[in-house]
Amino acid sequence: MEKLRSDCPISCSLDIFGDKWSLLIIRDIMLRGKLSYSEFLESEEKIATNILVSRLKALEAANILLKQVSPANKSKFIYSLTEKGIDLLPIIIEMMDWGAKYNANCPRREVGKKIQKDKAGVIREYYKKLRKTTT
Amino acid sequence: MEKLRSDCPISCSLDIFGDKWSLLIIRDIMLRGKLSYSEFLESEEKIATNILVSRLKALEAANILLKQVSPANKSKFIYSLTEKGIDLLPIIIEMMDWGAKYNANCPRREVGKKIQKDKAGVIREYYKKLRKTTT
DNA sequence: TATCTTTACTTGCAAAATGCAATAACAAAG
DNA sequence: CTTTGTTATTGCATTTTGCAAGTAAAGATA
Repeated sequence: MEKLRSDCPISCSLDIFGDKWSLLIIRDIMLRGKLSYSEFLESEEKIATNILVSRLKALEAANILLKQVSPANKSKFIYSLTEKGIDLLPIIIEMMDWGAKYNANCPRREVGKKIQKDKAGVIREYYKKLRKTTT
Repeated sequence: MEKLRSDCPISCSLDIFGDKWSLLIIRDIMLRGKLSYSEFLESEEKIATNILVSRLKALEAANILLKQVSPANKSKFIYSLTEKGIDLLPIIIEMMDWGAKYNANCPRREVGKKIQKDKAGVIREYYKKLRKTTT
């Protein structure tokens, strides 16, 4: 593990995912059902391969992601969220809400609109879904 | 303004505060009542002066912070949160909760414990406090 | 069994951001 | 007009990011 800058929980969180890419990978898994390296590469933000690899390794090392051989295709890996990763859900949802609220370029789609009406409900719903899927 | 990587609200949020420092400045203002450049410099994470200046400028440009001459000391500036900045509160609180939950090195202090019991209440309480203070 | 495809990753290099130390600008106070 | 407090800049080494190309290995195809 790396050095912590302080024992402030916000600082500790940022030590792990305080960059422009880590939470986008989490988003892809959490909200878009993506599972594999090649699916992450396809996202519209166009992450570079070296950065993707380094983030996947860091998130796995932080026990946020679990990397396993795909049962369907043994030459493929699938990444899934651990409990610790699933617990990032409220942060993701809050960032989604804030980003949509203050950015005219970010139209609210289905989830975004549901969040406006019943944020807690959306979080509960996704928690349920994510915990079903995970080992 | 800079280029957006996509129109995803999470990505747009990360374009603004997706780094290791911006949210720590927000934290200092939001939860610790800090107001000025020199107070931010004192925080335990020891931000460098050039980075502090660049973040303050970026956050001001993003309309998250407001920079004003201090009424008490006219050679001093004070930074305050705009409505947009105040709305980062839920993200900060969620990151605080997650960081404390998964980091043994981060003891929960008063706020951290309150969050465990009544997160929504803590958010409401801080919203009230912050909106009072702000112009 | 050779070669093609898919999937995951590595490498090299330029550009940008960060970290650190020193110094500057400038208003207010004495 | 010198000192103090506050904010900001500069220079330089290190680290991270961005981009393009190449490598590796397991299956699938012929």
